[in-house]
Amino acid sequence: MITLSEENYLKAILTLSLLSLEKVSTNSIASEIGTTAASVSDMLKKLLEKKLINYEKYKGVSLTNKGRVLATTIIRKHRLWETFLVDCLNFDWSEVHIVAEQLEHIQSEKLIDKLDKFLEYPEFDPHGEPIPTKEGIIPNSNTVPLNKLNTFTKGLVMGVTLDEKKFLDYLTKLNISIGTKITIEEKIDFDNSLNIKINDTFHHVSSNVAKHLLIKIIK
Amino acid sequence: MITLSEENYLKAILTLSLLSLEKVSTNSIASEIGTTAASVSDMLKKLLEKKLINYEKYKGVSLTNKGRVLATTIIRKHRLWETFLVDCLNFDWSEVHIVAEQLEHIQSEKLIDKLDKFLEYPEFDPHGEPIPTKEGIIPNSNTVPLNKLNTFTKGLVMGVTLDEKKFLDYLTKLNISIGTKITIEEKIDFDNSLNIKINDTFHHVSSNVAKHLLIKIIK
DNA sequence: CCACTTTTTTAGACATGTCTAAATTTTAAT
DNA sequence: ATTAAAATTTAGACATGTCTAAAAAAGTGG
Repeated sequence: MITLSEENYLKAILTLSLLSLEKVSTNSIASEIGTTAASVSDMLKKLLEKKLINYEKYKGVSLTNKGRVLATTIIRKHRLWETFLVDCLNFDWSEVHIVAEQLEHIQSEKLIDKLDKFLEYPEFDPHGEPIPTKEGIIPNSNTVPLNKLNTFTKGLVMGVTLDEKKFLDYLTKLNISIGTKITIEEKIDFDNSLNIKINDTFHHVSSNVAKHLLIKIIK
Repeated sequence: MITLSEENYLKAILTLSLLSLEKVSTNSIASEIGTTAASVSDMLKKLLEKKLINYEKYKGVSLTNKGRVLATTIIRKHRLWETFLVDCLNFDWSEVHIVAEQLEHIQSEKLIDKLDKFLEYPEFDPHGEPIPTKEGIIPNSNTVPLNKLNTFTKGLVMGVTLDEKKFLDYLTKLNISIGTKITIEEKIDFDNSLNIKINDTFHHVSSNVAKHLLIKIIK
């Protein structure tokens, strides 16, 4: 049996693994979860024991296949629940994350299968992130973070990679949601910030905002 | 903040309180929860500390108003989730209990309000039990356990007071569900078992089955 | 009312997951 | 290559919730 804490660690390791090809460091897990490196070290021993991660002291962590499937399932549950909360219960997209963080730990494969069916097998969650399949595959959405685009490129916002209320509320204020058309007007070399055009209005956004917006390029 | 364990204890104490007017005993809580009397003693100290129960050593337990409202809210959540599982996700009534036992601990008042609205403010759960109000009131359903009825009385099954798969599967086998019409044909004094008529078919049921069937008497 | 049984509580132990502080290993710089 | 800094692990502690075994209190029958 897997505990709630172990699930949170697996999810954090998967999230960090998807950001780079490097092995995941103890410190990065600690800051992702909001705990100390010492606690992470302790937990890594337990996850190794259960064969959910590959781990050598001081050498970083990666998920085993078993761990990866489990972690992907948690992401799948999280995104299906977020879809339910927004589509059925009329939650705002900025407030579903904390509730879904609880719901993702409910243990019942049948429940998730039936929820998936009830929602008519959605492909994307309310933040535009792809919903992993039952088999543990995360569909590739062919998108690029806004900060990687060249000047005068146009694109549609397909998703966000940060699920934080403050961030999502800021996007709402800028009139950015899934499907919004954005044009890069200018890239500021100094701090990698951007001038962008949304519905004929110009906005200036930091590189930190830009890197969490997933864009599909259009002509 | 209230823990998952504390919630389970409060729910158990409320359930036992509703069965009689006596104060609830340590042993009865232990067998309701499936733990030892020692563990219950330990937990009672914590619940007393948090002012959720009235408790004197060796003298039994009752809920404070704060504890009662909290416990009722857990029952409310449990029954709303069961309704969702059966009505929306097409779960069988005999399999929802274990999933609802997990879902009832999700902490979000907004979630329950919105779920209640989505389900169109149901009054009864799939087992016929009344759904407590947001204010912590458990509506009285004016029903009597089958074993309290006299011979030749007729009634409709309005609910069950045991949420166990084996029991519910047995009812299904006997063709008993919410709304089923039952006539008492004979009461066996020896073991308090009953001969009953369902759809012109006669069945013999034990007193243990009869006491968990809630009946509304009809002419 | 006194022994005997049952119930309840306490004492002490253990597992989980967390922490701080100290020790160890790795890394990066000169 | 040495050393200073950064990252990581270990040691020891604590809180929660559980357990068994033993002690204490309450209930009960003669």
